[in-house]
Amino acid sequence: MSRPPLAREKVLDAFEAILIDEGERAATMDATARAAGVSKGGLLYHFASKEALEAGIVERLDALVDDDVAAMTTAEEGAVAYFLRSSVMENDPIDRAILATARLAQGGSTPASDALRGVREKWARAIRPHAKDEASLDLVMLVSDGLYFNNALSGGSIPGPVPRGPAMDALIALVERAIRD
Amino acid sequence: MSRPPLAREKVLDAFEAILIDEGERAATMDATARAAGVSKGGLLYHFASKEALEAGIVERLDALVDDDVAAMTTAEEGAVAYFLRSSVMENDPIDRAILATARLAQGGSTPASDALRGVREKWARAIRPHAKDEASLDLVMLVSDGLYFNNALSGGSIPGPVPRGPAMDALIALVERAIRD
DNA sequence: GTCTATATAGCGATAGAC
DNA sequence: GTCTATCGCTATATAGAC
Repeated sequence: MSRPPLAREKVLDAFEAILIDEGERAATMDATARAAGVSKGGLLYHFASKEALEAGIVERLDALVDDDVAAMTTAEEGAVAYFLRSSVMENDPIDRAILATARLAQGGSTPASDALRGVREKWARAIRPHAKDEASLDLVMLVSDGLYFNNALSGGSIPGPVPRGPAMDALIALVERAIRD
Repeated sequence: MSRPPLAREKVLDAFEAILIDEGERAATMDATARAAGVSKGGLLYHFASKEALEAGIVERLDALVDDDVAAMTTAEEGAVAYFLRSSVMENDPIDRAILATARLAQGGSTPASDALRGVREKWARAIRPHAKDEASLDLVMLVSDGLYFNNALSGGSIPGPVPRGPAMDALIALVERAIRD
């Protein structure tokens, strides 16, 4: 686990990219192998089944989210602002892992759905101390979910109607006031 | 259009149900025909292709959403409260149509994605007069998106971590105060 | 560890009987 | 208007050479 083979990571990267850019349906083992520059047999040496391939994505997500929660709790602008700002996808590794996992979940993968629920729970635990009550926590979590949802729908290429720049700043200010006063 | 054949509606209901309960991947023409109690040939008489079947769902959604917007603007508790409350899926026809369309959109259907964008735009137009600025409008829309996103993930059967009852009332109060003051 | 070749199964769609 | 039968394609997965 401490020294993952390079080819394995390359395959996982390719699978993730296809999931994000072309959707779950296009993310076949054939297409993944081609994009990763290996044969189908080569891919199947590292991931014995499609299920194993999907588990690889989920595993990657779990690893990234722990770092993210740590960064969140120590962020200068505050956990809530950091959390909302990072909810709009900037193509960071963690954003890509979440988006890919969301695609798998929508495709019917139960492990992927469970993983996303787990991620959400970890975030909620980190945000809870900054909200004055449960409704405030719900508000922050739902705005974040909404941002991800719009990213997930807009398919990675077409920009969704997601607030950016000054609009994002205004939204964060609005939320922070609502959950404090 | 005024007198749709019964079998056609039955097929559409079955397709919608499978999309919601088992995901886009399971919603094959074979499975749909079986669930609707017709043969594949019989299904193909009403819907000549899978694309036509998907278009049927989108059409149904478009019809339902116009009624919903009308109900929203005349709701006693106000448009925002009505909108947020109806964003948590209660298995109403419109909720089912949205969820099914969302599954198709995630599966890569462009018409489905376009339809969802259109629905969101209609809602935003109805909410805009009740928000003091664009950030407030963003807030309401994103909370609604977040509610739908959680419904979409929890697969229609397992209840997601969505506020209900008193928690929902508190959330609505919080949002209404934030977008007014 | 990576390859080619192939088995197996399921999908969307067609043809034509009733 | 609904059926059965079947074609053509593509997906996952296996077998075995190198």
